[in-house]
Amino acid sequence: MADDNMRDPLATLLGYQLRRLSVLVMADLAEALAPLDLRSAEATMLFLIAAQPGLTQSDLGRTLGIQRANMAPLIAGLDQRGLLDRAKLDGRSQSLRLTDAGAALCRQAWERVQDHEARLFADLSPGERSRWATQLRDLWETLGAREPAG
Amino acid sequence: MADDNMRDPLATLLGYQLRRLSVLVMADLAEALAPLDLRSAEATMLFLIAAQPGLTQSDLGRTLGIQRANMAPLIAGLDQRGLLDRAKLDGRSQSLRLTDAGAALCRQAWERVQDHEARLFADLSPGERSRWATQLRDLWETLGAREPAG
DNA sequence: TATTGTTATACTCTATAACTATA
DNA sequence: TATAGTTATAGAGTATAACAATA
Repeated sequence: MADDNMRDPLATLLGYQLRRLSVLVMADLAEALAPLDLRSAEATMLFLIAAQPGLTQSDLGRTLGIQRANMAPLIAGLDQRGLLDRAKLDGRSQSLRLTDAGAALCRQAWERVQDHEARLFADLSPGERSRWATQLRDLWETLGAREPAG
Repeated sequence: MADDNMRDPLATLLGYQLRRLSVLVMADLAEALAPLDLRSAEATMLFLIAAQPGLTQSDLGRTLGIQRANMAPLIAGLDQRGLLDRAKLDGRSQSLRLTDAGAALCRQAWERVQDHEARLFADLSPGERSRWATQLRDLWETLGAREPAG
C-alpha cells in the first residue's frame, strides 16, 4: 500500500467508486419509482417487454441477469396487477406482452426514470453522458465475455 | 419512449449501466478475496484501519456507509480472528488498530485488490482510470450533498 | 440529550435444489 | 437429454427499533 494515498486508500479503487455511486443512484431510482409501486427490476422488465413484445420470460431473465427462479414471482406479481398478458407459446414457454394498463404504467415509469437520470446526471453534458454509457457498456461486455459468472 | 432506441431501452440509462458493471466487478472482487476468507466490506475495513489507525468503529461505519448495527458483528468477527485490537477510548468509544496478523492479511488483500483492478480495467489507460475514479468520486460527492440519504 | 456499541429482527435481493411438463 | 416455469429455501446485505453505558 506504500504506493498509494495513505489518507484514502479507496480513492483510486475504481470498483469501490463504481459501487458507491451505483448504490446512491439505485436508491434515488427506488424513490422515484415508489409512487408507482414499482421496484427498479419491475420497471426495467416493463421497458423490455414494451420494446420486445412477445419475448419469453426466460429471455427476459437472461437479458436482465435475473434467474428463472426469481423471475417467476416477479412476473406473477405484474400479471396479477393486470399489467401484462401471458400467452402460451408451446406449452412450456409463454410470450409476454403489456396490457393497456401495463403500457400506461410503463410510460409513467419511463418518464420518472428519465427525470431521475436528468436530475442526477445534470452535471454531465449530453456528450459526456453518452460517452459514459458507451464506455460502461463496453467494459461490461468485455468483462462479461471474460468472466464465466457474467 | 419514442425518443429512444426501441431495441434496447436500457442502453442509454446510465444508472442501469453503472449498476450492471458494478455487480460484475463486485462479483470478481469477491472471488479474488475469497481465498483470504474476506468479504469486500471486511477488506475495505482493513484498508481504512491501516490508513487511519486508532479510528473509531462509528467513524469507520460512517466512512463506509455501514450502519452501527451492522458494524458490530463485522468488527467482532475480525477481532475474533485476531486481526485487530480494540482499545477503549472513553468508555463508550473504542479505537481500532490492526494486529501484526491483521496488517499482514491487509497487505495480502491489498495485493489481490490491485491485481483484480489491473485485470478488470486493463483496457483503460492509467490516465483514463484515474479520470474515471475522479469523475465517479465527484459525482458521488455531488449527489451525496444533494440527497439526504447519502 | 446525544452518542457508542450491541442485540434482535425484518426485509430485499440473490443463489441453489428439486419438481413438473414439455420439447 | 435439455429447457420453461415453478416452488421452497438459504444466504448475503441492509434497515429499524430498542437497550445499556457513557458523554
